Amino acid sequence: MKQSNLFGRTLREAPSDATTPGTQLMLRAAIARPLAAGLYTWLPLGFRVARKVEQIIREEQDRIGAQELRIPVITPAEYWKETGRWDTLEPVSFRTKDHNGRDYMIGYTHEELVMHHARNEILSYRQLPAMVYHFQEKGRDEERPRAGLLRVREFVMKDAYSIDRDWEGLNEQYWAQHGAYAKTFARMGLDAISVESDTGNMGGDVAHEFQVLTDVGEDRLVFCTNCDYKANMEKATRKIESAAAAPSNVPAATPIATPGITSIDALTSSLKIAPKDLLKTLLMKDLTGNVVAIVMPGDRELNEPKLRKVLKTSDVKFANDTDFAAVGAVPGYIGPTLATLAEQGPLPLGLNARLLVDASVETRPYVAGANKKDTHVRDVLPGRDFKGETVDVHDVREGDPCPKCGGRVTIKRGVEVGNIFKFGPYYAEKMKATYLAEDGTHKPLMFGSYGIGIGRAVQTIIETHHDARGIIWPLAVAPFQIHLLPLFSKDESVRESAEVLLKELEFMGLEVLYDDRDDSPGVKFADADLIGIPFRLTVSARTVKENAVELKRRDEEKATLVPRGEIVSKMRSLVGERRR
RNA sequence: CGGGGUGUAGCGCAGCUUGGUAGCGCGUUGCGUUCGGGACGCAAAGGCCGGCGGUUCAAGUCCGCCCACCCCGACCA
Repeated sequence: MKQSNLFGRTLREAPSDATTPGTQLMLRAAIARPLAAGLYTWLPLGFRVARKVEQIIREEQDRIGAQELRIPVITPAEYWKETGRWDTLEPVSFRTKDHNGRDYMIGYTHEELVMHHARNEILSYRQLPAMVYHFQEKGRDEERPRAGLLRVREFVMKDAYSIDRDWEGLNEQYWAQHGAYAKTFARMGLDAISVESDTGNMGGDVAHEFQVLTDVGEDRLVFCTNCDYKANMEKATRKIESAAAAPSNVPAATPIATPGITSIDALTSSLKIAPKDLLKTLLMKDLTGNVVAIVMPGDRELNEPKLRKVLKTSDVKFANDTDFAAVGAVPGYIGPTLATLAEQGPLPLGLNARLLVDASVETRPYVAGANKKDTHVRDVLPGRDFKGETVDVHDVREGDPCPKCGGRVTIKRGVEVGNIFKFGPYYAEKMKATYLAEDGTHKPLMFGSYGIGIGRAVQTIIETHHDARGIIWPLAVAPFQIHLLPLFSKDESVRESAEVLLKELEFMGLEVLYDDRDDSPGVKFADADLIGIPFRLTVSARTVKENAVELKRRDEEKATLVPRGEIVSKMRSLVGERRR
């Protein structure tokens, strides 16, 4: 491939809105170009990388017996309506109608469609297990695309679906995919680790995400510094010391005047106590508008995914003024319902809402809101003065004890490059997808789903494989294997020599980008470093004179001279025996 | 969807406070000289100053509305 013909030019400076190092390099190296917010065109260089990433995934999927098929991008509404996702995906999906007015969605994902085909193709247990996958565009009207290809509104995903008879079969396929994912990411140079993740509200108890640690990651991950515990923040828990017996000498709860003091900060400074000695009470509501009160220590943060799971809802929001009024809450002075004080008269009845008490609330006296303007209450003893359902809805934080071994946990950022998920019978039950079992009964198909985002993988490779000069592609996914740079001079022998070498390398099936541009050496070297092809070969008057070729690996500083007679076989062995 | 920011030549930016001829660097085109780490000279092309409306003799600059893009938070591969 002649570089002068390459569609897409390198940029000396990155556009100012490219913020992450990888995004800047992705744009500068002509991997992809933005078309609109969250919509990117692969340029030829990037598309070659994407195809190699796909091929690695394909090989590893095939290896565990998954079969490739292809489901359309445009999907009819009827299947989504069967599971109710026609409505729940409304805010985040692209939709259209045909000329007859029928509704369609650009596939947000493809579970419903796979399940539809499965119920038609699979009638008997004899046809199970089955596993299929495809590479297909997903359309997601993300509210906030970011960081180049990391989060976009249209992207190719490899999504695989396993279908089996029972949990045991599902489990086997799940772990087969887990193994395939580990190999897949390793092959493309991604150091991905599997962490437990939230299963959302679609049933199933196990899900893993494959995460690559990098500061540009959107997810926060909790690791134990002592054992192998690792989990997404959305799922992570911490060890909580078993509740100590309630201290017996706690005075009765007493209202105190706190005029105008409505925040944790204000309370800590005016009462001279620490945030951890305060109780904060949050009012949240679920999708259907039910309001719940959550009591947690003043120094802890609410974890919304955990709360959603407790409430079995797909969305939670902070309550608004109307909600406050409806449950009898006073903004700034909200607290758990203190039954005794309410009965005795000094305080109003309290909240008319379901009360959840976070597990991090200890059995010791706290200061809490009184549900009365300008008033708090001291010596509030959980269990004695109020009761609620104990739930774990707080964020784990740096230094908390590990739930597994009690060691300290640490928090890092990561990019989710893949996830695997056991749905179980969830979709089959919604879509009446059953098979005839050996015992003559109809049973639901057990379902698992497994996704990898291609563009995100490519962007993550760049984010984790670069230096100040440019990208450093792992050989397996590099757009080309060899970058051949002739340093032209008056002496035509350089051009002749380079072009003969090019032919020989290409004849061996090696992928070569040939920089035939009439530019100065500095420009060529700088572009070569930017584009990041693993092996750079330089042919110049100097090397021709010595009957040699200069070889430099992108990931090493030093270059070596290789005799002309050996260079082709040397490159062949460096790149590997793989032929097209 | 909440909060913040930015729109001026292909890219990076200045000009806006204080209204009066649209600029700089890089890149691009032509010619010449160079040729091992983003070369040099000469000449040139390239802008509806995001859009619409307003104020004004006069708007890139002031005012209003809209649009687009980016960043931070909540959701996803």
